[in-house]
Parts: sequence; structure tokens; C-alpha cells
Amino acid sequence: MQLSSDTEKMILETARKEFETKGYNGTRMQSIADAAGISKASLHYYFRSKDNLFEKIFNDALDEYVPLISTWADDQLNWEEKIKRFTHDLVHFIKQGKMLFIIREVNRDPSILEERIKRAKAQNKFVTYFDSVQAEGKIRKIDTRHLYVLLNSICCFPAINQQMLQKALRLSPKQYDELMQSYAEVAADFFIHAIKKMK
Amino acid sequence: MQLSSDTEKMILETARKEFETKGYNGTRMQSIADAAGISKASLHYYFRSKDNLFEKIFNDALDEYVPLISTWADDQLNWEEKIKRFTHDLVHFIKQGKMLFIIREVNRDPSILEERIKRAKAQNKFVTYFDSVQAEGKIRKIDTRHLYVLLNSICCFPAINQQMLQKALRLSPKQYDELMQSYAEVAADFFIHAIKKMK
DNA sequence: AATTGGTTTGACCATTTGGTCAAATGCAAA
DNA sequence: TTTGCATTTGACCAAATGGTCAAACCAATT
Repeated sequence: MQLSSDTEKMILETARKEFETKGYNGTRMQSIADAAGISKASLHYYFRSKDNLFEKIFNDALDEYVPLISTWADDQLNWEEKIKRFTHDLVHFIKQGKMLFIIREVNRDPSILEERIKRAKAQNKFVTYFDSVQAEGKIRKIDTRHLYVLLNSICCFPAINQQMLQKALRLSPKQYDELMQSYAEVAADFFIHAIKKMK
Repeated sequence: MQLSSDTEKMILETARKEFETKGYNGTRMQSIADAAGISKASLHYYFRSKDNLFEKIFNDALDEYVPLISTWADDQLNWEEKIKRFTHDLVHFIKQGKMLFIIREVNRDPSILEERIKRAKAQNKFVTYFDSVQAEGKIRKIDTRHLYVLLNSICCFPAINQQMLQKALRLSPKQYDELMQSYAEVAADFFIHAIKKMK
């Protein structure tokens, strides 16, 4: 098996930007070729079809995302520290615009997740872990599935909805970015404060 | 000025569903016409162009959304009750899939918000209101702009990212829906708990 | 019945778009 | 230099798509 050539990598990188910003339906093979400085025929030489090219890019995005949200039991941090790490990592990942890309395309065609689902473990690791934290009486009573939703929400939404939040807060893109500098930390504290048992 | 005819309303309703589920780029004038049971030519008779039709539908969506998030000072509820009302209303609105629609299209073409921005008030009402709540010492110290982002996140994200959250939690669509029945209330409590000053 | 004006549509058009292919190009091995 | 193989591309194609238009349709008025 041959390693993917430089040209191939360059095309993937170019196409990724196009797909992430314009979505599958808004992206043209011609504009990918133009951006990559090659002919459309060459583009088809490396990746037979638009679907084929898109699939590779979408799967790469998932490969980055999934490990990020699946890691909960494999270190020695306490639950607060785990939350802080998770929040930090996810907020950073989301910043690149990959999350809106994933959500948009999954909604366009939910079947693109099917293959992944088969491979997935039977249990959600966050839920498993926080059920045990809850059993130890360290956090207050709350459905841990709700918790999972809440945690993902506060991490992902600010970047996904940047355009509107920014405008609602009357901030320039730069100002919004500055506000977001401290967001990951604030969000983690917010989350911990919301569920921690007070003495 | 004539009131819009029944046909016109019916087309708008049909087109709304198409645009909301498939997005601007994924929607075909022909499929709107088919779904409405009329010819493509008739569709163009009522709405000159795809852009024209889309603009009306997008603005209707914003007209529903904006008042929802702008109401903070005009009643006698205390801040916890206001949060509960807001969370309930927004979660319900989002459920219809309108929010992903808005986000998707704003990201496709940020300029579609420009007209609205000019009309907008200089101050964000949530921030103004919660700054005063904070000044009264009722909530703990936190940047109220972060609070605004956090509150919108927990209200909007669960419906926007339903597909993935549902799969991550290993739930069927029906089960996810059941989980979401109680979500608005849980989210409001979560939010209040996170910022309320403890005695 | 004839006229009028809004409504509806089949047929058609120009452009866009994903995809193909034979020919050309470059390049390393023989 | 020649052979062979991967790479690159201009030209081309078929289907899809937004949009147009003259003709047909239909209900109300004269």
C-alpha cells in the first residue's frame, strides 16, 4: 500500500476548507480544483467523485472529534479536573469550525454516521463515569444523560453560533474572540458549580 | 395592499419545510413546486425567484426568534422565573428545527443579517438586566456576556445536534424525545444553580 | 355569449455542474 | 534515446437547475 502523495494531501487540505465553510451542497468541484491550483480532471483523477472526496474529509473530521468526547476513564484526574480538560479540548476543537460542518452534514444525510455507529461501544463513557461519581455522592441528583447534553452544549454552541451571538452582544469578530479566550475556563467552572454538592 | 392569497400562504408553508430541512443550497424549486402540488412556473408566478422566496421565509423565522430572546425587562417576574420562562420558550421554539436553519443560512451568507442589525437596539437586554441582578448581589460574579452565551447554548444545542447526541447516548429518536420532555426544566435549574449565590 | 383579468402550465432556454476521455506531458528505468 | 507508466489537462457530455413565455384556463362582469 502506497502512502498518499503530497498532491493528494494538498487536495484534501484544500477541499476540507471548502467543504467546512460552504458545506457539501455549496461546494463545487471546480472551485476546489481552482483553490488547489489543478485542473478539475486532475481532481477527479485523485478522487473519483465528489462523494468519495467528501467522505474522506468527513471521516477525518469525525476521527478528530470522537476520541475527544469519548475519553473519561483512562486517567487519574478527579471529576472536576476531567471536566476542565474536556471543556478545554472541545472548545479548542470546535473553534476551527469543524463542529458546524459535522452537524450540518449529519443533518443533510444522517446515514453518513451509520458505519460509525456499528463500531461504537454499547455504553456512553461519560454517562458511565458520572453515574459512578453520582453514586459516590459527589454531585447532586440529576440525570447524567441531561448532564452529557448540557456539557456538550456549553462547549460547542458558542463557536457554532458565533455569527449570531456576536451580533446579539454587539461585538466585533475580534471582540468576540477576546471574550472567548476565557470562555473554556468559565464554562468549566459554571458546569462544576451547577452540579457540585455544597457542604 | 392585498392580503396574501391562500395559495401564497400554502406555498410559503411548503417552501418553509423544504428550506428548513434541506437548506438553501439543497432545496430545488422543482421539489417545492411538487410538494405544493403546483407547477414550477406557478411557483415563479408567486415568488419571482428562489432568493425572493427564501428571503421571506428566512425573515419570518427571524421574526419568531428575535422577540423570544429579547424580552427581559417587561414583566414582574424575578430573575429565576425569567430564566425558567426563557428556557421553556426557547427550547420549544428550537424543537421545530428553525434554529439550525437560521444558523446554517447565516453562516452561508452572513450578510442576510445586515438589515436586521441596523434596526437592533444598541444594548443587549439580557446583559443589561443581569448586570443589574448582579449589582444587587443576587448572583455570583461572572461576565454576563458569558452568561448570555451559556444560557443560549443549553437551550439551543440539544435540538441542533439531536442526531449526534441521540446516537452518542444510544437512544432512539423516540427515547431522545422523551429525555427532552423534561430538559427545559432541568436546564433552567442547572443554570440557576450555577450562578445563584449560596447562603 | 363575449370580454376581461387574474391564474396556471407545458415547453423551452441558458447556465451550471459532476464527470469522462483521449491526447499530451513529464520522468525514471532500460 | 527509447520505452513504459503515472500524471495532467482541454475539450466535451449529459443531467440538473433557475428562470421565461406564450398559450390555455377559469371565474366574474357586461
